[in-house]
Amino acid sequence: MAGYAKGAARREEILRVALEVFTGGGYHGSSTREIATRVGLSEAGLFHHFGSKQQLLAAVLEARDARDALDADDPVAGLVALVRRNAGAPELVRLFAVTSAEATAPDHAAHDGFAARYARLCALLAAALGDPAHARLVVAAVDGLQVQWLYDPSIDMAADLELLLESLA
Amino acid sequence: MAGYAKGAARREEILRVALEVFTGGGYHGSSTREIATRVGLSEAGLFHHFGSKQQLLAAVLEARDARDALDADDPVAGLVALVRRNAGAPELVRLFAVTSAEATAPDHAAHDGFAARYARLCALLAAALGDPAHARLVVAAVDGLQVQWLYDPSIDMAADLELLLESLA
DNA sequence: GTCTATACCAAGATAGAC
DNA sequence: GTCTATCTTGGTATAGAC
Repeated sequence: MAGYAKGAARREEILRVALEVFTGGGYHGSSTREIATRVGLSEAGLFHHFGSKQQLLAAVLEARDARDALDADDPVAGLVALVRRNAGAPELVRLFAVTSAEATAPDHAAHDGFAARYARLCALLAAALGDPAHARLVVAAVDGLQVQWLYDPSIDMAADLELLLESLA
Repeated sequence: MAGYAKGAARREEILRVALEVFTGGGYHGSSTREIATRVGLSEAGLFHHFGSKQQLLAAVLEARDARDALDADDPVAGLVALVRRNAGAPELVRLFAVTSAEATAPDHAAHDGFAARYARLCALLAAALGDPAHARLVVAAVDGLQVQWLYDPSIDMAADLELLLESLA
């Protein structure tokens, strides 16, 4: 038994609140104390469910990423739609951008998850586009455009991505 | 003005040591205490020259970026060469990737510097490529490919970038 | 009802920015 | 030195299997 029903429900609630707090103040600007308080737990209680702040972050992003999974039938269209949706959630985009960069460090709690996510994404797109290098470029463009868009929200990320897709076709 | 010259030399030394420390342990994994000690200063002395850890980071990256400035005559070739050079300095690439993402927060000390850097880079490449959207895509690809390469060093970033440049031509 | 794994808390150790 | 942050230690309470 991995846990009791009460624990599972609590973990769901923690993930929900932690996403709110992390997007609100950024990962490093947020405290585990605030998350614990808002969930109605002590910090020790929080760490019982997620062993460290970094592991909590990894779990939060993995849960969110699962919600945004691309349809294998048409991942390209799904990606464009996702980018368009992301234009409504700059704080979430920033949290992903920061963490995907920080988790390149091999000892980061989210390292393996992000490495697997990139491999999965690229494989899916390589199958759809017929070229692994094209897949890498599309994924890179999405990541890079999102950062540029955070600096300059007048950029139309989805339009730029579609231009790339046409150029690669 | 001997006092001023001494301060300038000290600041140079701080920037040199801080770059080493930040690339070694990552920004958040490094302490201002270690930087101060290695320079032979108290922490208060360090903060006299650079008001905060974040401002020191901003200064470190700005100095490094100035060293890698692209030649206006052929920025595209310069960018490819830079990407190729970066493949020898993963920790520096990570520091830039993390900071460019974190500095999207408007209150980050490096925000204005990075925003200006992206605007400058894109303008330079737009002039060379004849299309602002192409410039944004090339810059995005460089940023995104570097992150993917940190997860999987078998990726040939420069080759992928050249493929993009051909596709956009 | 007993027993074990899980849920949770109080207090404190350690460390970093400034 | 001050303040704040993460995480540990050592413990109690409870959920749920048998």
